[in-house]
Amino acid sequence: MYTIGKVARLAGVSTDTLRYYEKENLIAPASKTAAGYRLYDDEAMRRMRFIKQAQQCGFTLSEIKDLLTLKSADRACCEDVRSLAIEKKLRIEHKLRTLQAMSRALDHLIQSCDGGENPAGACPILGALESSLQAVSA
Amino acid sequence: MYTIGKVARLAGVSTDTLRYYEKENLIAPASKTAAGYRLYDDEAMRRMRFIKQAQQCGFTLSEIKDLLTLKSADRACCEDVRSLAIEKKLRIEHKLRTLQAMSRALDHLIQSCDGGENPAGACPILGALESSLQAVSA
DNA sequence: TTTGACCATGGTCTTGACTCCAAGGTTTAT
DNA sequence: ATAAACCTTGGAGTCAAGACCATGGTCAAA
Repeated sequence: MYTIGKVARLAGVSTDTLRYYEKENLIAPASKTAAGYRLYDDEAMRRMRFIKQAQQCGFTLSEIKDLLTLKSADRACCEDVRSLAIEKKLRIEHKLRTLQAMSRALDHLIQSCDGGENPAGACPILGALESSLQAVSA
Repeated sequence: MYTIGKVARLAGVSTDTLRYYEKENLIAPASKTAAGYRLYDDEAMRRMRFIKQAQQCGFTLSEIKDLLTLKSADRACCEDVRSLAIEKKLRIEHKLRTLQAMSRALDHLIQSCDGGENPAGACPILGALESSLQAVSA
């Protein structure tokens, strides 16, 4: 059994984060000492790993809560999990395309400017931003 | 001269947004009527276009304020603008790489699961999230 | 003239994921 | 015995970019 500080160090988060997760029903201590100290078991450590991995995959805490619920629900099947993953991937790809459009737009701007010592008033970048030529498809 | 509602409609934002931008020193009405109504001129419309274009390029409002300041600063030169654009592009590419890593991680997860009717308890996706195998380089 | 559309200010609320703080109880080491 | 390190609860604050609300003034058309 680990105290909250130990879990935090092992998982690379703060104790505040652990209490926050508890309030959000993502994780709970297995028990408490007489003095009220939280005590976590190995299952909690696995849950923390799960949460961190899922975060790295782009899931929000609320989606992670759904995943954890599915995990312990009897009637849920693998397909439910899979479709959450696919939906998340679609949204990530959408964001990717938005960022790629931004990157391209910036490329155009940067190329339009030779980086000389022109006064900023005559800067082609600023000029381009003022005209409504380039559309970034969101 | 346009009232706030007219500008909002033309620019595709809300009147709240315009007042918010004003509080943030991004834009100001050219004058006010006796009754206190804001009146905007064409320069304001250009500024709104600028702000929207820059937002689409990924600049935050605070960065946009910097750009607008550069634009009207005498001592600023084009190079200052260019370096802001380059820095922004670097940060966007970093975010892009993060999202690409997420996308790849999700691909692995989705492929690991055939989408059958397995109980979620045995779902390979959930299992993979619990183990610490896959690292997503942020 | 009165109804509806518009505008003003000043304030709170939202989302997401925490972080920070105050005031105090507990454990551990010396 | 006491200081350091740890833990507790509860609540407030942070960031960005607005949205929303209440209350009330203004203006145009019927």
